[in-house]
Amino acid sequence: MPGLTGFKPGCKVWLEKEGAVFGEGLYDLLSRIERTGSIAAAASEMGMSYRAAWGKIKVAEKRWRVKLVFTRVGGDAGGGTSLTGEAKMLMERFRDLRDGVGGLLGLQQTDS
Amino acid sequence: MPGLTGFKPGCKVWLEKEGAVFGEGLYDLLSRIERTGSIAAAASEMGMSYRAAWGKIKVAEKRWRVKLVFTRVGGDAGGGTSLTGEAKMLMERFRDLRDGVGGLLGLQQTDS
DNA sequence: TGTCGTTATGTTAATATAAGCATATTGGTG
DNA sequence: CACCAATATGCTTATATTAACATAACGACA
Repeated sequence: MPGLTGFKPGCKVWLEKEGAVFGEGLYDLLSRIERTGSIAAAASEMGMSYRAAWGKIKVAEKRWRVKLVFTRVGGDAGGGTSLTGEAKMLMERFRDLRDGVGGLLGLQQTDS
Repeated sequence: MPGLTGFKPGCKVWLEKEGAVFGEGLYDLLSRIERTGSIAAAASEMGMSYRAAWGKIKVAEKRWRVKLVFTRVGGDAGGGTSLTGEAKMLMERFRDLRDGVGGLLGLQQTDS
């Protein structure tokens, strides 16, 4: 059987509530924002447009009915963004889940 | 924080190899085919068209480079379909993975 | 007051995925 | 031989998701 050797398990985890989801993509984006202090810089690092990153955050905030970022516009650096406590909380819970499953089964996380 | 209570973990697993994937959808379809002996009947049960079910199987066979079903056309019952050993093998491996993860963490599988 | 980097959004274009429609073929059976 | 239920496939339509484009506003600072 040609294609039936060497296949491997794939796994993806997320937090959800009433249609709202929090997965690897949002986690990655938020952690970069936390580190760089900027949505634009985080988006650039990930190879995505600012528009796309901003849209992801807005959709998540609407679906979760919670504020995820504090944003400042204008100023010396042009502006900046930091995370809310709710965002940090979701990130922590997500990290626990992801690392728990991954560590337990030895699976590599697959985003997309 | 309005939306931050009562969220639950979501999890999805699959088998993969070089772009080919075997997940819950295909597993469900194949097990119904095995039971009913017909792609048409299995598709109908799942509320999908025969065309869609057939297409899923064809794509999977091409990607996995393996035959998943034996089909007979014409005859008393009009025709019929049964599974190949490779299909049964993939199903078994998938079931092991899914039930292992699900049982271990108490998560409900989410398809789509 | 003009520049610069960042946030803020509407709009449109491009893809990707899924759904639906139509039609041909097959081969026991009455 | 006509019929029936199931397989086999091409083609078109819808829908959903993502990417890209285009501006506007803001505020510290030189």
